[in-house]
Amino acid sequence: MRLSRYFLPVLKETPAEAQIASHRLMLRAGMIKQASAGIYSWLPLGLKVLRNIERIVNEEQERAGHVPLLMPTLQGADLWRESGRYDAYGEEMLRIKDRQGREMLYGPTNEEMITDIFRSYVSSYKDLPLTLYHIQWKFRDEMRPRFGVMRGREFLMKDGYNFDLDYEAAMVAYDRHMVSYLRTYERMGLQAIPMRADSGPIGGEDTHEFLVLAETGESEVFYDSAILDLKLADRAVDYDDAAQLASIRSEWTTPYARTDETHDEGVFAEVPEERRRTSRGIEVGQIFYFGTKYSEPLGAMVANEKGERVPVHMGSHGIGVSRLLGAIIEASHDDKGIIWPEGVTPFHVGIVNLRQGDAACDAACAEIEAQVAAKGLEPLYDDRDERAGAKFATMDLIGLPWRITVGPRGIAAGKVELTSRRTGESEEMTVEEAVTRLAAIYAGH
RNA sequence: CGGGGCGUAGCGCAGCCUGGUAGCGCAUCUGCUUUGGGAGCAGAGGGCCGGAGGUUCGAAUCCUCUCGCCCCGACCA
Repeated sequence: MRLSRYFLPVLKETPAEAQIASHRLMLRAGMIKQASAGIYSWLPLGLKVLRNIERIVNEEQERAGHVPLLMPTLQGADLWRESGRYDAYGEEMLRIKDRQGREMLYGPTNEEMITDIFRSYVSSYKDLPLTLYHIQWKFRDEMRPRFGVMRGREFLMKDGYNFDLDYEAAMVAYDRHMVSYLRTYERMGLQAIPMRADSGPIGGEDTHEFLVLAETGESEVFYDSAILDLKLADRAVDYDDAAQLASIRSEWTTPYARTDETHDEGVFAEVPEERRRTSRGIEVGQIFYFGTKYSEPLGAMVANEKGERVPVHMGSHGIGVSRLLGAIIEASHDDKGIIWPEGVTPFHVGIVNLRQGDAACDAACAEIEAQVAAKGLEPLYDDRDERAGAKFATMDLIGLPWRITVGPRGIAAGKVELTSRRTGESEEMTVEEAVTRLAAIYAGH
């Protein structure tokens, strides 16, 4: 993409409403525009990152054997009356009447609807286990939306639901979700710590929240620093191997890690003092086991091996897709702007032409653009007639992890400059070397 | 939902107290110069001052109502 043809409305000054780094930077980098309180338009750069996050979530879900579908944003009130949540959910649920006076709602979550789908078609244990998920916009009418996409009213969420014959099978699904979530966050360049949590209004018996450590997090968290050393990295995970899943889950849930809701000073005191940490965290996901809470009232039953009709055991699992943009920026930025992890960056490399209109520089930039694209990578070429400072400032702000700088001095010597956004380190090399280096960097992403 | 604040050009703000028909910086457009970290000079365009009522000869400014947004708290993915 050439910047002169793109739509990237960056702001030099910080809009007054933005309080925290991620909100400020998303507005300045031209990623989002507020439409009304807690509701945003996604501008091209923001949409690219949102789609990248979505893609990673999808890939990891499908890898775990979970099946995608898509349910509507608007739901009828009847199902929610059946589960008893129409009245229980409260003012946070946006209720709407259609022209016939039918009561509708903009879904804050989808347990009822997925259970209805399940009960309509599945009646035998032979069809289990089954996990269905979708990535869809949700609406929760927060009293006080704030912090940009971190706490919007409209938000994009992956929510998945597992259906299993009994408690033991549902626990395998629980472990499978835990592992797939750990992989998902790692691919986004995030360290998300599973913490024992409260079940809240969704209702549940066993639940973990995934927290990203950040100063601006909404929750106070207490943890054993040993958990920071755990990495899945290239570990081969077999999602059909229940014992392996359980062992990974156990590995990540053994070190103490809890939010203030479930924090226990007594247990925390047993952690060696030098490893005891208190911090703040942003919640980016949660997994629940809630048994037959919805299958019983909604009549989601299957026949077991003995021919008895039993309610299925369920769990639900969420990843805050739109909120993750905020969380990633909170965890990865500096005073000049965003620093995208390679896994989610909107463009793989920025090309800065320091002397637009100079034949040699223009030709070199076009060549780099073509070679980068030939490697399957997407460049953003700043071909505007701007001064060096302005181009650098824009690249730093929008946070592409790598930059190739092309100037008349270097070109005369057959060299360009490859710069890391994260470290600021630059190295001179030929165009071919730079392209090869980039291809190697992104090979793992 | 309680408490506080703010709506003036695309963005950031001044003007309001003490009424006289709107201004600054950045951005935008034109020209010249400049060209490795948000350039300089000269010129230009752009605002029914959130909306509605009222007071007044006259309202961005005073009064009433209303809509929107933000902050602190409670709540929440």
